[in-house]
Amino acid sequence: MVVSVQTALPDFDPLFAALADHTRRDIVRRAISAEEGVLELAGHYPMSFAAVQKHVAVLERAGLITKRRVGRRRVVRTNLEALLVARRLLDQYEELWRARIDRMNELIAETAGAIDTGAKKESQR
Amino acid sequence: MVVSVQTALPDFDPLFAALADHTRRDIVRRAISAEEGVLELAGHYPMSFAAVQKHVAVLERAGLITKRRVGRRRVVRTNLEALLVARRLLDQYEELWRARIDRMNELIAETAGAIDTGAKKESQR
DNA sequence: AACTTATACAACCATATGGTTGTATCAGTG
DNA sequence: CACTGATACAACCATATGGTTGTATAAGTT
Repeated sequence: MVVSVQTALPDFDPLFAALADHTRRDIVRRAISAEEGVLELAGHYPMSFAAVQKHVAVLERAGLITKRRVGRRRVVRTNLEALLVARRLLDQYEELWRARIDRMNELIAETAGAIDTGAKKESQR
Repeated sequence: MVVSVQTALPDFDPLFAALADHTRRDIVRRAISAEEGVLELAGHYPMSFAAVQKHVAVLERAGLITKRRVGRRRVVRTNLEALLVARRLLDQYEELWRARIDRMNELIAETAGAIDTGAKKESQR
């Protein structure tokens, strides 16, 4: 059984960059459920085979897809793990956001007693 | 109370592109909890103020941050909604992935009776 | 009003990106 | 082995990106 112990700190730059293109996102989406080769994928887009092949290469370098030989084709499959890596970062941001709201609420609670006692003007350097 | 009814189909390209840069992700992270102006933000990075200002502009165009005047400064705040838009897309992909696994499992169950009845060689065009 | 602080923006440069066409490689098939 | 199908990759081009410096504007401060 294969258990990758924990891939080193992920390189988010190529990951998000790969997702920043409509064609590539569509390839990712297709490659989740389908089992298409590069040529078949290329059929879906209004550009040359070579262009699509380059998009696939970008996705592969970003770790978002993998290819395996099936006959003469190289079948493209989306790598869930990479999607999760990206999602986890966004989750982390969301968590930070919640933490901030919590802190603000605490602050409001603490300050509640001071309402209408004159603490109004805010210093702004 | 302000309730944006539903922003039109989100433009993922600038959103993910904005996240595809380490400096910009760091600005987003900082702007979640801090209340810094552009000049203060610039202090954290080894580049000119103008460079940081351009990064902030990219983030603003992508909808990831907003600025509001506080005194003479323009304080930068992360926009949670944009983060959620990005996360939702990744959630959708994950969901597609789960659906695929489910379908595969169903297929395996259906085919289970046919085991050892000779259905082995797989056509591959 | 003059000065200072904070921000914006234009012009410029080097490199990266997204597309093209053409050529090379590589695995099945007759 | 020759042929075809599928992929890879190099070379090229136009535009975008990430950085720089310099100048302009806008809001507080004295």
